[in-house]
Amino acid sequence: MTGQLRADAKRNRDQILAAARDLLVNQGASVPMEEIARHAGVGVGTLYRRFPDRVALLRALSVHTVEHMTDLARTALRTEPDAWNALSRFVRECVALRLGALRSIVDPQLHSGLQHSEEVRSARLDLLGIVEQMIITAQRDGSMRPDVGVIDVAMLVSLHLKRPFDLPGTNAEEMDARLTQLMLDGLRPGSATPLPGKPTSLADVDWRAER
Amino acid sequence: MTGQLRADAKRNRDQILAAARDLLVNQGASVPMEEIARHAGVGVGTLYRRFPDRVALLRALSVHTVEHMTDLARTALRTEPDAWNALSRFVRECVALRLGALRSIVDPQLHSGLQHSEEVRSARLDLLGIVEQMIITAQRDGSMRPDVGVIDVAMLVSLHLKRPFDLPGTNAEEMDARLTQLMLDGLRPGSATPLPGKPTSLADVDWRAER
Amino acid sequence: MTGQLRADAKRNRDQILAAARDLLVNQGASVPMEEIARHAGVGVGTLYRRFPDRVALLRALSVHTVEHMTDLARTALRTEPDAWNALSRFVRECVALRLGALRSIVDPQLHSGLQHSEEVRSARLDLLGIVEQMIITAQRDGSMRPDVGVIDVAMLVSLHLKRPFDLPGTNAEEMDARLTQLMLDGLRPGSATPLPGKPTSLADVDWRAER
Amino acid sequence: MTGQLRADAKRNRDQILAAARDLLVNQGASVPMEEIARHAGVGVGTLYRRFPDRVALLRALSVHTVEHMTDLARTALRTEPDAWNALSRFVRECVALRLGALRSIVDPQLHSGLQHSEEVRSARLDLLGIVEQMIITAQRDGSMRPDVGVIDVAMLVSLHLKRPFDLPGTNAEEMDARLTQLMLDGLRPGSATPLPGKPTSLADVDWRAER
DNA sequence: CATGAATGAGGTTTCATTCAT
DNA sequence: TATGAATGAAACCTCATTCAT
Repeated sequence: MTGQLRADAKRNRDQILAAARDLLVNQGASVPMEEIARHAGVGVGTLYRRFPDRVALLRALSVHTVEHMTDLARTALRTEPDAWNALSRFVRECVALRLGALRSIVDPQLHSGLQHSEEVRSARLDLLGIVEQMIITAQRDGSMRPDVGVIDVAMLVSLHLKRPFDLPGTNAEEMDARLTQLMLDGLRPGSATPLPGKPTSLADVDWRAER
Repeated sequence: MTGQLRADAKRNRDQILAAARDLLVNQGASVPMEEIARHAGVGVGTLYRRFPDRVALLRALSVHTVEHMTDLARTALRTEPDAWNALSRFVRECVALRLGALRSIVDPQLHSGLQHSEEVRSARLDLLGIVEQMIITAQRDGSMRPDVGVIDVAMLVSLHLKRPFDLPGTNAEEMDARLTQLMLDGLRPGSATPLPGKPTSLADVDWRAER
Repeated sequence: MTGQLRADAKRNRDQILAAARDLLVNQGASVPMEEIARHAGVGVGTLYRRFPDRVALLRALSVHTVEHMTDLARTALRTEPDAWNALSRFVRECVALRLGALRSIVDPQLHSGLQHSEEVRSARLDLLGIVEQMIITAQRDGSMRPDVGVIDVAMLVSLHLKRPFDLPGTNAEEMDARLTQLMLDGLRPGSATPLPGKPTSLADVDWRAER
Repeated sequence: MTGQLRADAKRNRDQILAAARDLLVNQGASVPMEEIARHAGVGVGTLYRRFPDRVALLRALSVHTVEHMTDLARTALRTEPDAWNALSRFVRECVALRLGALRSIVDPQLHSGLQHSEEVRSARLDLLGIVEQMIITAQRDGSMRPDVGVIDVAMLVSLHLKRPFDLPGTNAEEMDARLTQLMLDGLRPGSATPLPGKPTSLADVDWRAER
C-alpha cells in the first residue's frame, strides 16, 4: 500500500531527474526550477518536496548519472575483448549519452563545490576506480600510451561532454563521434609526444582536501 | 577636447570589456551587469551607454576575443618554422589565455543565437580562414592527419577552452598543457583511426543559414 | 469498536491541540501545519480531518485554553481565603502557564476577527463573569482599587502573557513573577492615581458588535 | 548634486521605515515586503536596495525607533520637574506612539536574535542608561519603589507596547492610558509588595552573552 | 480513517534595464 | 556625460490545503 504510493513518488522522482538532465544539458545550468517541474509534468511543490533546493537536485542528478556511467563501464569491461576496446566504447557511450555529471553539469566553477557530498564523492570514486583499471590494463597491453592517468582521461572526457555547436553542413552525432575518435587517437601510443608533468593516479589525489 | 572624451570613452570601453571577460571566465555566465560595472570602475549607466544590453556586451566581447585570436594565429604563422608548429603554438596560446572561453559562454545553444551579428561572423571567418590555411599546409607537409578539417579543429579547441577542474594533487596550468598536448597528438598522422563522416571545410558551411 | 475509534480520535485531537499550543507559544504564530502534525505524531491529513483549517484549529485551541483558565479561576475562588487572593493566584497561574498566550496569538488585530465563533465568545464570557465577580468582591473588601473593571484586568493579564525576553543575568520564571507582582500592586488601593475614563464592566460591552 | 540625489533616496528610506512601522505595528510581523513597498510608494526593488533583506529592515527600524525613544527620554528629563515625572511621561509617550522596538516589533522569539547587531545593541544601551538614571534618581527622591531596576521597567514597558484589543464600548487611547497608569502605579512605593529575586541593573547584564 | 504526496498561490529576493539628477 | 536610484518581471522557495492510496 505504501509500496503503491512509493511507486508513484518514485516515478515522479525519476521524471524530475530525467527532465532536469535534459534541460540542463540542452539549455545550460540556469534553467528555472519551474521549467524543470513543468517538463517533468509535476508542480513546483513536488519538485521541492523531492529535492529541498536546486543544489540538492544537482547533487542527486550527479549521483544518478555517475551510477549510470559506472554501469556502462562495468558492462564494457565485461563485454569487450580487451581493455582498450572497453575504454573506448565506454567513452563513446558517455559522450553519445552526454552523461556529464563528471563535471560539466555540476560545474565546480559554477556551483563552488556545494555538490561535493559524500554520496557524490563515493560514487565518483567507484567509477574512477574502474576506469583506472581499464587504463592500467590497456597500458600493459601496449594499446595505450603509458604516460596518461585516470585524471587525464576523466578530464578529457568531461571536456568532450560539452555539446559541440551545430553548424549547417554538419551533423551533431557525427561531429561527436569524430571528436571523440580524435581524442581517443591522442591516447594511443602511435603519435605520443612527451607530456609535461606526471600522470595523476587515483591514489595521488587527496580526496579529503577536495573542498 | 573631443579627443579627450574619446580617450576616456575608449578607456571605459576597454575596462568594461576586460572586467566582463574576467568575471565571465571565472565566475560563469550569470554575472550581474552591476558587478561587471563595479569591477570596471564605472556605474551601470555608463556600461549601458557603451553597450545597449547584455547581448551587445557579449557580442563585443566575442569580436574582441576573436580578433585577439586572429592576431595570435597570424603571428604564429609568421614566426614558426612550419604550419604544424604554428598551429600547435596557436592552440596552446588560446588555451593558456583561455581565449575564446567566450565562445563557450556566448554559446549558440545557451544564448539562442542572438549573438550572430555580422560583425562576429566576419571576425570568425577571418580567423577560421587562417587556421584552415595552417591545416591545409600542415597536411600537405605530412605533419597532420589528412582526414580532419577546420571545423574539427575549431570544435576541439573550443572544447578545451572550458577550464578543467582543480583537484588537489594537480596543477591547473600543467593539466591544461597535458590535455592540449593529448589533443594535438590526436591530430597527428601517427595513430590515426578512420573517422566517421567527412571533414568540413570553411567552404562547406552555409554561413547564411547559421541562424 | 466505535468506542475504540472515538478514544483514538480523542487522543489524536488532544495531541494535536497540545502540540499546537507548544509550538505556537514557543515559536510564534507562523508555525506550519505540517510541523504541528509532526509534533503531534500524526499526518497532516489527520490534522485536517480534525480541524478543517488553520483558523478552526486556533479557535478550538482558544476555547480549550479559556476553559482551562475558567477552571483555575473557579478553583482559586473556592480555595483562597478572599477574593483578592483568589484573583492574584489566578493571575499568577495564568502567567506561569502562559495560558491564553493564545489570546495574543489568535489576536483580533492579527487574524481579523475570524476566530470569534459563538463558542469562543461564550467560553470567554463565562471566564470574565467569574473574574468580574472576584473583582467586585475584592473592591467591596477594600483590597482592590475601586476604579478598575474586568476589562482593565483582562487586558492587563493578556499583556503579561507575552513571554518576557531572556537576558543573561535574568531568570525567566523570576522575571515573570516580578512583573506579575508589579502589575498586581498597581491594582491595589495604596498608590492609586486617578485613571482617565471609566472602568468597563461586562455589561457595558456590546458583545454583538464585536465583529 | 549628489546631495540632491541623496535627498530623494533619504526621503524614500524614511517613507519605507515609516510604512514598515505602521504596518508592522498594526498588522503584525508577517506583513509582506511588497505591501510595505506599496505603502511607502516605492517598488520592491527600491526597498531591497535600501535594506538587503527583511531582517535588515527590522534592524534599521529598531535602531530608528530606539533613537526616537532616546530623544523622548532626554527631553522628558530636561523638561519635567523631577525624575518620576520624567519617567512616567516618557513611558506614556512610548506607549502612545507605540514605539516598540525595545522588543515587541523585533521579537526575539520570532526572529531568533538575528537583529542583535552591534548598532541595535549600542542604541539600546544608550537608552537604557538614561532610563536607569531616571529610576535611580526617582528612587532617591522616594517617588519610586526601591526594589525595581531598569530591566523590570524595560520589560514592563515592552509588554505594554502590544496594542490592547478593541472592544466596542471601549476607546483605544483611553484604554492605553489606563493600563499605562496602572503599570506606573505599580512602580510607586505606596502599595509595594516584596518582589521575588533582585532587581537587575544595566551593569548586571552580560551584553556580550546576549546571543 | 490515516497517511503523506501533489498542488499552486503567494512571499522573498535578484537583476536587467530605464531614468532623474 | 556619468552616476546610481528606481522599477518590475521573473526566479526561488514555502506552506495551506486537497486528494489518491
